[in-house]
Amino acid sequence: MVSKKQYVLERQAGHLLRRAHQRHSSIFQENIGDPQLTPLQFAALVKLHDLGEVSQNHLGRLTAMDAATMQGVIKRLAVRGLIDRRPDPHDRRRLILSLNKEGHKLIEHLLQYGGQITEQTLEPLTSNEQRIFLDLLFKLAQLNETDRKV
Amino acid sequence: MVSKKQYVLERQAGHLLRRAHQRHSSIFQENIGDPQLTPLQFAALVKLHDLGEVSQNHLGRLTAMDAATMQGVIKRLAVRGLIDRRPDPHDRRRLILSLNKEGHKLIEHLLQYGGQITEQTLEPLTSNEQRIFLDLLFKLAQLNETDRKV
DNA sequence: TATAGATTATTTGTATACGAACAAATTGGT
DNA sequence: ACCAATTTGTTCGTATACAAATAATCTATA
Repeated sequence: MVSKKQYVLERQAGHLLRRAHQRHSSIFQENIGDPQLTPLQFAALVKLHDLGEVSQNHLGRLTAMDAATMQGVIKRLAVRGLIDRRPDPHDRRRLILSLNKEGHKLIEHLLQYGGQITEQTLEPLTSNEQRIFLDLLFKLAQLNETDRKV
Repeated sequence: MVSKKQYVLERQAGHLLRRAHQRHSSIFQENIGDPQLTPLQFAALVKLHDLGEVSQNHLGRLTAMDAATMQGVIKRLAVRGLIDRRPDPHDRRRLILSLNKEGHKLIEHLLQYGGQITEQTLEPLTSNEQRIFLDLLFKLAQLNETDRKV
């Protein structure tokens, strides 16, 4: 007997990636402790905390956001008074971003929850499965559209 | 020596899930063969093709879209002339959805590309790794927000 | 049967996502 | 020095995502 349904939505990588990402977003929102802060805003703050000063475009590459998305995320963080923006004197196209005092205080307070969120996201797996999963997921996340076009 | 950076963005499950999903979306767009069709629209068509007639809300649960998202997806598919909508005579709250002739023709033509897209998404992994990854991802995608709140 | 509660679909508002077009500025090759 | 190509940031348009509010309808139970 030949199987009739060859394409099962529930077993496709894209559908499962989307649902796992949905679940993570929900866990993030419940545990980050700041109802206004989104995953992308948190990622931007983390990178600025790591690096100090970065241009907007460079920060976008570091956090995997395109220029248009980055623009919106940064605007909202600036409106909330968490980051400073100043032009680069050496390259007047660039906007140099950095955390201000409020941003520093917030991210240093919230950083502790970041690890908990990853733990809770992976909680359905054993610790060995978690290690394997992150390794394989890392491989699949590596090559983005631009890279693949080379 | 104590490590200073305890939270590394590039190793967090959420960040990697987001990037892997981005990469998949890009592969989908390049290979589905219909520039207008999105992953969610494709998923809705697949489920309608599998099941025949379903209410809009039920289809949303089957494809993991909330009611508001589903509404937009269905509206665009209807505008494109791929699906029919009619009220359920037994429950006048419900909108019964089904593929029309155009929708049937399109999804039966595109279904072949669905599997190729999953293959290409998983291509960086060996076939054994692919099996393991899908198993683990399936576990992480299972419990959505609503379920977890029970 | 009356009605409180649940379900279905819609609408509004905010936040990603990203292609495309654009202006300003920089870089590279001649 | 010149000019083409590239880079940076912004804006526009479309498509997810989802919380919250609403109207219409159905269900369960007192």
